This record gives sequence, structure tokens and C-alpha cells, in this order.
Amino acid sequence: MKKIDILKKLRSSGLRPTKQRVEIAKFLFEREKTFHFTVESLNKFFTKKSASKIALATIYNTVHAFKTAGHLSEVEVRGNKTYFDTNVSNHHHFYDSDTSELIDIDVNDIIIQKIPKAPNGKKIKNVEVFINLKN
Amino acid sequence: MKKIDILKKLRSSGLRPTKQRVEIAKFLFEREKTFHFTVESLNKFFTKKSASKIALATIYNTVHAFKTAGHLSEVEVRGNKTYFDTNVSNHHHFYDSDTSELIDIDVNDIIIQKIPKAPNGKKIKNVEVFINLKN
DNA sequence: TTTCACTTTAGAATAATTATAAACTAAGAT
DNA sequence: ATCTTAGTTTATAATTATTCTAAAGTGAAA
Ligand SMILES: [Mn+2]
Ligand SMILES: [Mn+2]
Ligand SMILES: [Zn+2]
Ligand SMILES: [Zn+2]
Repeated sequence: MKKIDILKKLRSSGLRPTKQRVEIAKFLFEREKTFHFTVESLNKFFTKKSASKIALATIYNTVHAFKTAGHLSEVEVRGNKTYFDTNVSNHHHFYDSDTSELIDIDVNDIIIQKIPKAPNGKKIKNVEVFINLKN
Repeated sequence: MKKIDILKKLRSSGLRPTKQRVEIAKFLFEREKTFHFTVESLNKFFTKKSASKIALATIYNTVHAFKTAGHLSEVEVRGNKTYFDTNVSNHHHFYDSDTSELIDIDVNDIIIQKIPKAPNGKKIKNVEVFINLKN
């Protein structure tokens, strides 16, 4: 994803392309593959690796703004921290608790042949499959 | 589950059947159906409903001891609080985010016909299906 | 009964996240 | 180009869930 696209992405979401948002968006979206991260890992990158320091509150604000705009999704993982995902399409996960690593599974690589109907007057919003790994 | 069984359950897990543990175990296991709860909901019960007040730290200690002993499982739910489950068998969940309610799905009510093989030298420990509901 | 490892408890500490409010800035209006 | 202001950043405080601490209490073996 190019810088021009990043500016478009922000503006089309009603987010002013501030210096901080553009920097974070470049780090998150200017790459070949999607990935998973936590606010802590993101903050570490901007504290250590990057020259510019971005306030932790801004990282939280920005991640939430991107999530609300649909540019990030959240993955529920056992543990304290919240995991975010730059893959916003419907997909599943392997989880390696040894390394705390999430690995994407394409939605077409899992086929569910039998599923119960939703209770009450409810409908199924989406189905998430989470496969825990061991050695 | 009867009181005598609760005492057995505790003793066979190497847990002394203290007044607090027996009270909590009776509340958790002395019922027909399994259910889901949070430490907060459990604490509310013993603060309001029950005559005896149990320290919050004891509730945490006991829930962890029961989990370690295999009498409780933990369900990962989006949000801040940790959900526990008195159903320790392999099963799946519906989740109603409107009411924050978990509903069990029997393991046989979901059949997965295609699943990717585990990466690297890893194996699949277990598969959890989480079905989000909407209205 | 005596003993002591195990347990409970109040309160402090920690960790992740959110709120606050003052300083700053992108961008439309003049 | 400057003005204006709503949107944004930031340091810091506050909140929330959970864990730790260490002193007082207790189940159960001897
Ligand atoms: Mn989590
Ligand atoms: Mn959670
Ligand atoms: Zn993913
Ligand atoms: Zn359950």
C-alpha cells in the first residue's frame, strides 16, 4: 500500500492524516502481508525502532480509530493483552501459546458441514474458528 | 451434585474443603446445568445474595484452584473480563454480544469437514468454534 | 490437644486501558 | 497568506481487572 493510498484511506474514513496517523498507518499497511500485533508491540516499535516518538495514548487512539473505520480487526486471544489484525476479512486462526503467535487461516481452508441454528430470534453474525497448537 | 461429592471433588484435587471453597463449589456445581460466569458475577452473588461474605481474593484464589484442578475451564470472550465455564468438556459457544451471554454448543453439533494441517512441527491441541450472534 | 502447612483476607501493587484537559494543528473560510 | 476552530496529540491521572503480600486463621494429621 502506497503513501497516497494511505492518505486516501485516512481521509475517506473521516480521519485527518496527521503525522502520527500516517506514520502508524505506514507501519501497519505499507507491507505485503497482513499481520497481528498488540498495542504494546506497536508502541515498542515507535519507541525504539522509529525516530519519532508517538505518545502511548495516541497509539491507543489511532488503533481504535482504525478499528472503528474497519481498517483493523480484533482477535480474541487468551491472556491480558488485546490483539489486533490488519487482516479485516473473514478468516480463522491458529494460535501457538508457546510463542503467543497467531497464524491466519483462509476462510476457505475450513469447511463446516454441520452447524446448529441460532437460538431465539437471533441470527449468526459470523463464525470464528480458533485452533490451539501444541508441540 | 451433592455435598458429599463436593467434598470428594475438593479432597481428590488436593484442595482442603474449607468453608469458603465448599460454599463456592456448592454454588458452582450443585445444579443441573453447567453455566458461565465471571469473577465479578460470582463475587456479586456472595456479596448480595449469600449471607456469608467471601473475600474477593479468595474468590480469585478458588476459581484458579478449581481451574487448575480441571473443574472449571476458561472461555475467551471479547472484552475485559475473564469468563469461566463449569462445563469442562470439549464444546463450542454461541456468543450474544448484546447480553454478553455465552451459550454452549455440544461438540457433536458442529462437524468440521475440512481443516488445514498444523504448521511447522506443531500439532492441533483443540479446535474452538465461536459463533457470534446478532438480532 | 498440639502443630503446622495450607488458607483466608485486607490492602497494596501491577498491568492494560481509558479519561482529562491543556497545547497543538489540519484545513476550510476570509 | 492569515485567521479560525474543530479535530488531534500528549502528559498525566484515573479506572478496572487481576495478582501479590504478609499477617491472622484453620483443617487435619499426629
Ligand atoms: Mn484476551
Ligand atoms: Mn477476553
Ligand atoms: Zn488474522
Ligand atoms: Zn461453555
